[in-house]
Formats: sequence, structure tokens, C-alpha cells
Amino acid sequence: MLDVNFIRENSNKVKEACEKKQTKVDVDKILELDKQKRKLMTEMENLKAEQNKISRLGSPKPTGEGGGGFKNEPIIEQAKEIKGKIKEMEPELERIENELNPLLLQLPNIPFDDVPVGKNESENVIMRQVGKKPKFSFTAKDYMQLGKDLDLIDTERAGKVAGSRFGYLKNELPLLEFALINLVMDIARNLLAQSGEKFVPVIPPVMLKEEMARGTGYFEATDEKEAYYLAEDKMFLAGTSEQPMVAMHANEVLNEKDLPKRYVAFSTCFRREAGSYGKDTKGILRVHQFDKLEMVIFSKQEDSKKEHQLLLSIEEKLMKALGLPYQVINICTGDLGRPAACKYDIETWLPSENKYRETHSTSNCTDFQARRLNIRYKDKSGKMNFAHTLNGTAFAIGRILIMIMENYQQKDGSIRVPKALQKYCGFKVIK
RNA sequence: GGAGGAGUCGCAUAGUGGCCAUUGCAACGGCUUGGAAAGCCGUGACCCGAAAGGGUCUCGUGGGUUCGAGUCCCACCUCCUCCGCCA
Repeated sequence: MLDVNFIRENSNKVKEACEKKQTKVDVDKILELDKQKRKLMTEMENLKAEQNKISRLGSPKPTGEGGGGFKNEPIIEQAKEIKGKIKEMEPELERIENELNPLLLQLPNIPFDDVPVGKNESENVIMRQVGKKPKFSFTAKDYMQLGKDLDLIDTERAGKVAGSRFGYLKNELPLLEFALINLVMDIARNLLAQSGEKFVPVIPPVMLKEEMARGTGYFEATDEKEAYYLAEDKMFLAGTSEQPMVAMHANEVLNEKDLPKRYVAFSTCFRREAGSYGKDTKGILRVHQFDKLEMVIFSKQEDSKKEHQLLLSIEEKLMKALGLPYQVINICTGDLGRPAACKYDIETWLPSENKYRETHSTSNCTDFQARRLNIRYKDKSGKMNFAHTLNGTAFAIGRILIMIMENYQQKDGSIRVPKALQKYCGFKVIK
């Protein structure tokens, strides 16, 4: 959500942002409705002031005895009349708000000026490529073949039990998941030791109340059909722990000296993949349920760009620890998504597809989410500010397991374990 | 699932229909100072206004009763206690 005052004063910027982000919102309509709303509110508040003035006459005198109250009827009639007028105006105000609020929620965050302008993902900018793509002296298998041969992944029985887009991870694969978790937690701890960049480990709830699920601002962007909804309990399943993590501080005033607040959360994520029929239908690259380690930061406004770079640097550190070849992408305006002002993806080399596939994403959402969720801090001068929120993938575990399997496969059909994981899982090869 | 109790500005706390919601502590800012302490002043949201200023809202949330609601009524949310069930 954007600040209404900002929209009033910078309507051109807002329109430009809508255009850049390929979002159609009638900004002029917003301005018009806002004007109507303020006019009506002023009228209602003036009437209310009059009503309050009369009510106060009924108060007992400072010296007077007893419970006070009115004796003369005419003034009561007058107050009743004003009250009636206000009542009559209420439906009109409600009508305006019902039209205005959805439009406000549809407005995207303003992208930073240095974000590449583009229509869609084809205009994203490759910032750098790191690591060597593996060259196999044999016919390489895809991860599904490896998964079947080594009894690591069973999507057939998952289909029987849960349907398509699910999988059983078996044998060494779950152990590798735990190793990845431990690697991330260790790096989070080491960062603290080295530079005081503390990340607090969290396991959040993965079920959210509606207003909290909406708070992170994705429902208007894609389609709320993407999230699983438990009608009986009016709750949504989290598509990413970003949702419960950002909502964690909703309606709070944070202490400025506690900022930045950094978290690294582990959770299962649930996605309907409603808009991706026919895409990645086989295997476990795109599934309804997967585990993910996600970093989330609440920062002061002036620090968010720096914190965003920190998130990206940690993601790259993790990738280098695993020794996987990857590229860093600067996401263009048309592909940013509604809440982000700036976003970098990491794509990891997937040999079987002979291309890079997205495994990480880190966004600076500035105050867009904080405004919806009312997350604030008071600065030195006593001024209230909305915090900036940032998020970044540490590991999306299913996908990174795929990347390890394919990139580390050997001629004899076995899979080497990246060195950084060996001490956590206790084996060096899967065969 | 059943039965009770509670939610007031960061913490604590007063307030059971009538001035502008008490008081203490803490934090932050300002005044003061050579610097500090103490002291004093201030600390939410929104609207109108160039400003000075004025107004509306805010006692978990939303409705209702009333000229007037922290206070009365209804619904919901959250937390606590006990019973039942349970990893």
C-alpha cells in the first residue's frame, strides 16, 4: 500500500510506476474518490463537533450535585436531529470507501530508479555468472532418473496418496535437507560472531488469518487462488514463511535501536500453482508443498538498500559453499511483483534442461508491506516511520536438492555430497 | 469440545453513564548546562489550514442502546484457569 498523501502529491510518479510494472490501476479515479471522501468526512466531522458540544452541556457542573443530565427537551431534539443527519451520510462514505480501498490495495510499490525497465522476464538483466558448469564425460541423467535409480524420490506413490505435484523424499535426501538447514543456521551464527549481523532462527506458524495473509501484498498481485484456504477455520496456508514472518510484527511500534531485526525462518510452504498448468508438471521442481529457509529483515528506511545487499551476499555465500554454478539476475520492472521496489533472483544451473532455473529471490519491499500491516518505529526526533521489510531465500530445499543431484552426479550413477554438507550429514556420496 | 476469568498510551495501574481517560516507571526528543544529573515541557492516527490554530477518532475489534459509553447490551478476536481429548 502507498501513502495517500504521496499519491496526491506525486500522482505522476504513481502512474509511471503502474506503467513500468504493467499494472492497470485508475489513479485519477483514486484521486477523485479521495477528494470526495475528504469532503464528506469534513462535513461529518463538523456535525459531530456540534453534537459533541451539545452533549457536553449535559455534564454536571464542577460544583453541582448529582448525576447531571438535561432538563430542557429542545436541545435534546436538536442533538437527535444532528445525529440523524450524520447517520444519513454514513452509507455514502461507506460506498466511497468500498470503491477507493480496493483500488489503493491494487497500487504497486514504486520501483527504484535504477531498476531496469522492461515488460516481462525476458528483459531481466544478468548481473554476473559464477561457478563452472559441470562437463560430463558420460550421458548425464536428470534428477528424476537419479531419484528413481537411487530410491530418493517417489512421485508415483505421492500421486496415489496426494495427487500430482507432490513427492516423497527418501533415504539420503531428507538427511541432506537437515544438513542444509544446519549449514544455514551455522552461517547465521558465524555472521553474528564475525560482524554482529544477527539472524534469529524461527519456526513460524504456516497457517494465517486472512488479514495477515493479505498483509504481505501478494493476493491482489497474482490471485488469492494461489493460496490454500481452510474454509472451516477461515485460515490460509502460507505460500512462504515471508507471510507469517513479516506479519509477526504487525501493529507494533519497534524500538529504533533494535533495528535492523533479522530472522532466518524454516517452514513448509504450500502453493496451489494455479496459474502454472502444464509447466514443470513432472518431478518435484514445482510442487504444492516444499520446505524453505527464508531470511526476513525489518530495517530503518535509510538502511534497506544496504540490508538488501547483505541478503544477496548471504545467498551467494551459500551458493558458493555448495559449489553450484549460478547467475544473479536483476529483475526488471515488469517482473518485479507488486510489493517489491527492487528484486534480485539467483538462478542455478540445471544440466538436464541446459539452463539456469530460479532457486533464490530477494526483495526490498520498502514500506509497502509495513504500511498494510502497520509496522512502525519511532526515530530519534520522535517521528513515527513505517519500517522497511526485506526478504530473501536462503534455500528452497526441494529445488536445491535437485540442483545438487544433477550437478554432482558421477559416471557410476552415484551423487557426491558437497563438501560443506558432509560434516552435517555424515556421508560423502549417495549410491 | 465444555465451564469460568481477563484485555486501558512500552510496562504497571486508577477509573461501573457526564469536563479534555488517572497516576507511577521506562524510553526517546526538547529546554536548561562548559558537560552532565536533577528539574521542566513534549511523545498515537486522520482531516481542514501557508502557518498559528481548529476539529474528528483512539480504552482488544466491530456493531448497538443513549443528548452523552472505558463504563450498559450483542457478536467476534486474543490470552489465562479448570475439565475432556490428544502428538
